[in-house]
Amino acid sequence: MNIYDIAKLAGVSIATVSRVVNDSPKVSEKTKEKVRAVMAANDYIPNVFARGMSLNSMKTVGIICPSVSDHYMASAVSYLEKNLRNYGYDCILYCSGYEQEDKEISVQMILQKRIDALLLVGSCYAGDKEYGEDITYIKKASEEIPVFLMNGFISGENIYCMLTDDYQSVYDAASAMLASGRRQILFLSDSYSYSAMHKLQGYEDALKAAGIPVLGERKVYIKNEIHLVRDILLARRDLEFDGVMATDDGLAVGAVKYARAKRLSVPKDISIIGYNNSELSIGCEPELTTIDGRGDLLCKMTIDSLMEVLKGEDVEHRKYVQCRLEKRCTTDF
Amino acid sequence: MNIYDIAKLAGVSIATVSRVVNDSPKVSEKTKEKVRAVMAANDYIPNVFARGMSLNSMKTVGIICPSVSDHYMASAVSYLEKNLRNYGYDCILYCSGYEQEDKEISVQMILQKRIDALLLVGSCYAGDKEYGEDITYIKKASEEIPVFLMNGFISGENIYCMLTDDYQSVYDAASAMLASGRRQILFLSDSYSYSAMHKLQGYEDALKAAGIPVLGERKVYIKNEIHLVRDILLARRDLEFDGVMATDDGLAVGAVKYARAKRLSVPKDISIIGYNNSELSIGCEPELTTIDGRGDLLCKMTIDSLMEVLKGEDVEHRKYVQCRLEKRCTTDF
DNA sequence: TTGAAAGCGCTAACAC
DNA sequence: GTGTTAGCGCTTTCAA
Repeated sequence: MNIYDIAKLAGVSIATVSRVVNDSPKVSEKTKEKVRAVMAANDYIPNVFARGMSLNSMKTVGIICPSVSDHYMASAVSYLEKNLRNYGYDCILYCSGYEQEDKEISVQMILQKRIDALLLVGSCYAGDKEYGEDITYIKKASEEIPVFLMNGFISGENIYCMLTDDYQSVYDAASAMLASGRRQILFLSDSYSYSAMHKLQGYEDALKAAGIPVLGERKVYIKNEIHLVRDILLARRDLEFDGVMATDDGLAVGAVKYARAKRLSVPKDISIIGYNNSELSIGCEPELTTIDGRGDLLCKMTIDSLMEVLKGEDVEHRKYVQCRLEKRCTTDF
Repeated sequence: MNIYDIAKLAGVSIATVSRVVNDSPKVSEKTKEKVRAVMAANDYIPNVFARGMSLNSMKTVGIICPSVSDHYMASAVSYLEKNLRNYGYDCILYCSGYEQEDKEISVQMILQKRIDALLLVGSCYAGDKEYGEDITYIKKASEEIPVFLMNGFISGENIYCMLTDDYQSVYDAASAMLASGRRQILFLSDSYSYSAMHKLQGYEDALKAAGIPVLGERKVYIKNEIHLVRDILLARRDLEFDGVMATDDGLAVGAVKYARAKRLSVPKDISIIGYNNSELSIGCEPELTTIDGRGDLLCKMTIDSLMEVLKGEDVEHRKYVQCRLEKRCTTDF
């Protein structure tokens, strides 16, 4: 059943059918109704390829994230997909992994799909500072279609950055921890991403503001696996600390496990703060005080901006979302 | 830059270029090299729409799952996406939610995208037994394209079911719990899905085999939220139990929290088994014995079958994966 | 307000 | 092994 069949059955030309499908105003209501009736009666579905070919668009946005098995990103993708569909856009999903080369390949491949916009979920796309990673592949993509970064910043004509205020939230949380009397706070991270660097800065500035030296040994980088974190912390007998500021709940739970193994009381002997307000943070014991990055708000903001850009409106290139501290049992303030 | 430009520049016909793009064996190596050089030099990208139109396929598979914010499904989607891409297939993703109507709409919409196959991730698509949900929308889809069910069974010509042996794993786990001396085992579930029904059956049969009565009040259905599970269990003062068989780790962790609140020792006073071997199961305290549904294997099996079906080969309509009990601290066997 | 017809870029059947 | 050409189903001028 194609446009010709419908045209024939409705006694009009294919042009008219096309206009009805696209709800053009220059078709009389009468004709519209007649054609619509025929379409409905025959379960007519316009061929997306032919359509895409003419329009050179598929009403599709590409989403790339390192991995949807990370809970934070999974929630984001879920939210984005649902809402984009409400606006009539489909999502094609690529999980790129964290390697520079894989990220580049993913972007390159997804661009070939003639997507209308590109959504990069995860701050690892803003260029890993440790390795001085290249971001020209993103700049290049932005020459073809608008690019949206979720929690990362790259300046550019056609690049829109949705940011979580990681710096401030960690600054505030670390300050509160210091105010509660902690003096040796560990910074626990698994990444050098844009977001992680800002968290680190917040941590360092909070210490400085309190007149406490920032020691390199107190910044621990480690893979995000609960038991691994526990074991490495246990092995580092030289390291003394009475507080932990983690960039993810998994790391923080590792610290909780460490405390338990060392028979330290939490939060009395050691104060711990996680990040992301994930299910883990209420699954562990004691339950974790954690910073909620408000992924839902960030997503909403992203969708809104995306739709405006696609409509050709002018949109801010940088927008912020405020984090929120979720106080639970691993802190005493 | 289109196929005509390339043909002109390479001094061949568009048909030859097309053949080179599709790596047809009937082009001489010499010509191939020449054409490839021109394509590379000009960053030629074949137009996917025109291609889709001729082939009536976009080399795309549709994936529907209720929600990727569930960790089990997120892992599955991540795995599927990555591997399908290795085979040259893209994924378009729909998160349908759990409502019957939404599931139907999702399937209907995704079918319009001219996908080559449909992947239904999550046993909720096999028809929720409680409400006697309709599965004709899936049968209908299978008339157009092959449908793959991950952990669900529907018989049909063009439907392929990849199954986890939930029945046996719960039967074995419950039997082990009984063997360790428990007599009042709770069955904790949040769903009436195909998978959940099989788990229930395994539970019931294990009790029966041990000569223990199956009591309705010991089958508790509840939303999968840790604190909620704890609170409801605490509120049910009539309920006595010394073991918990949960259909998900979140529910099981709720039971762990319940035990803690009641100052019961785990596993001494109460034995708990979860399901899915998620991060939660090692985040909680004590750590959770859990059944690993082997989502990775299930995905692998699915991809393999999918590729065979797409190649037109004969494939079994039902395949099983064995679960594995991950013993940790909430059980004493 | 409607229709006729020219593409859009590609694949595949057919001819050489 | 290569070229010619007829579609594929739609959108969009241009005319009427």
